[in-house]
Amino acid sequence: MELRNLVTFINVAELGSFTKAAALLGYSQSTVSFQIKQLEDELGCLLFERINHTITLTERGRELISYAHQICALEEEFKENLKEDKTYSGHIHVVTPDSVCEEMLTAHYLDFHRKYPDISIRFTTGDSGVMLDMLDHNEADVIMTLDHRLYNKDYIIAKEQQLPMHFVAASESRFEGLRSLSIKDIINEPFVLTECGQGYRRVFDRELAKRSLEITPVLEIGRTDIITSLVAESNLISYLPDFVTKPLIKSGKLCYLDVCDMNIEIWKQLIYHKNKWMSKSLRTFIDYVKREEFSD
Amino acid sequence: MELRNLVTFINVAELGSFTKAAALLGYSQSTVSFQIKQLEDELGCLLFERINHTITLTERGRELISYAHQICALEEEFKENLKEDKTYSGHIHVVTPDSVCEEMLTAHYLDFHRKYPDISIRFTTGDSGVMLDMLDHNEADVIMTLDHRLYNKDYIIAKEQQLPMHFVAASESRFEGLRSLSIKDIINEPFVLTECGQGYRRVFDRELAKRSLEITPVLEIGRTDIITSLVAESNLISYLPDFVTKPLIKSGKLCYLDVCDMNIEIWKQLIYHKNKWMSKSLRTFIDYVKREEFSD
DNA sequence: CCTTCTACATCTAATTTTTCGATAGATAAT
DNA sequence: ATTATCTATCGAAAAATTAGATGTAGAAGG
Repeated sequence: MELRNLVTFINVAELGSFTKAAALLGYSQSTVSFQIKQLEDELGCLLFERINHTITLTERGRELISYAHQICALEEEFKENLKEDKTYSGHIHVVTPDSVCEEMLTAHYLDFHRKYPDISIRFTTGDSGVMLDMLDHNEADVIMTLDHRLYNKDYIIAKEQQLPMHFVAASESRFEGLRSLSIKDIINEPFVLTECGQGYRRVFDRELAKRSLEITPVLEIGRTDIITSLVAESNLISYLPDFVTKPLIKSGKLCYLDVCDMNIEIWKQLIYHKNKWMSKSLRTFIDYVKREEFSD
Repeated sequence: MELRNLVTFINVAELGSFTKAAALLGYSQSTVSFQIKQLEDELGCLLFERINHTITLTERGRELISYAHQICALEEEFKENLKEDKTYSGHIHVVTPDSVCEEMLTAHYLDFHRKYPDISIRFTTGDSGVMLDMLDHNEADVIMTLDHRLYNKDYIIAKEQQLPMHFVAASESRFEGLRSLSIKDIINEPFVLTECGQGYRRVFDRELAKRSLEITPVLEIGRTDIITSLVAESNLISYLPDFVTKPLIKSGKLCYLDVCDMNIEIWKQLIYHKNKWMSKSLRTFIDYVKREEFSD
């Protein structure tokens, strides 16, 4: 039973004529005869009685009419639904590192939600490896990495930006004001860093390894807001992107250390999979993030 | 959009795999790919995201799933409906002459209704010409004629029976006991007959005309029950089938006239159109009438 | 009563659609 | 590294749909 036949059937029933239905639907009359016969054969019952030149719906035919109408109505309804502008609705799954997640939510989310109230977003966090896997399995719609500069033909970098990073310490620390430090000068200080294997932490470790150095931090924690406030209140030092430390640098609680021989490139990248279907809401979200998140 | 594609779509979505759906449905994998593509092209939107080996329903796909389920459910429901034994339901339109109608209703209807309470019947009356026209236009499902013996390749005679007919008079009339009358002996008596042009009345008139005779009845009326009771109470005579007069013959109120030279063949025939769709209820009704109505 | 018109069924042939099988490209699994 | 697996795609084969011609038969109109 195919929709084509049901449509023909409905028209024949309504017009009370094979010939008229054929003309209306742009079929030849024999085609209409065939289609109805096809239905009758499949259902194993007569749909129309043909007596002389009069066709009359049988009991079964009358029953089918009702079903056929319902079925066609559903089809139409769906197609109508499709036409509706779905610009600003839908669900987006965004995955970012912990620090970015916090920043995006506090700095921009409310504004975004106000502008596009129908786009629902799920934010989760993960490290770079997990995030890329999620893209590969279509479990994330878009991710943001803070890591080395990533290139891969399977991913589209919607936007990227190098992130300046600094070693930071409390303003009252003994490093305040010192110029031209070397990494070796601070390598034995008590460090508090983000978790091992994640994002810029991994880049950092790798860079140290190149110099045959290693740091065993006294504390590892993902939440960068906690790291910064700890550093500000202690003799601990850390290595963080400026956007994380900016508030406390401004308020004078933290200071940058002038370490010259450790220039690490950390990139912030907004990435989605090259096969990703760009719904209008995803497009909107990505454009928003490109504009707002990368402006500072 | 054809049902075939929707079924495939549902299976792909449920199994999360084109290949598995193909195996399940007995298609080749390329066919499934093609069918889904066909849907996507027609609807102008992506239904599945294909990222690596993972297919995921898009927003639109998820919407379609719901519609597709509803549509397929309707189809199934209808087919289930068909399977149900519709033996004893449906509507039948029966057309008979006045006299038969009365007899069938009083003698058999209640019994039939008790046996097949779900078959609804509409009885209407008409003369032979009207009845045959109704068959031709599928306005009557089955008719019963009391007329000359009808043959026509378009009609199926479900059952037929010759009806004995007699001239009748009141038992106390002067014809009682007379033997070997001729039609000419009674032609001038006051006749009460059924209406002109109907069934056996027409046959009767034609037969008289052959002999260059004519009767102008003093009363014409369709209702044979009225004719018989009038005859029984008066000097009127009539010409009627035995099944009509039987009760009053038995009770001795009427007597047959022994007219030898007027042997009219009147047939009772149960007829339907050769193209008539035999629903089970119609079959049942016809079988019942053949058994009961023609038994006496 | 005869002719013409209309309606549906059926047959054949043409066309279109569907399907398959093979292959490619790419990831996942071992 | 090699083998499985998965989907897309292409060309050919198969199947289904469609149209056109013809047949039959009743309806309509003169």
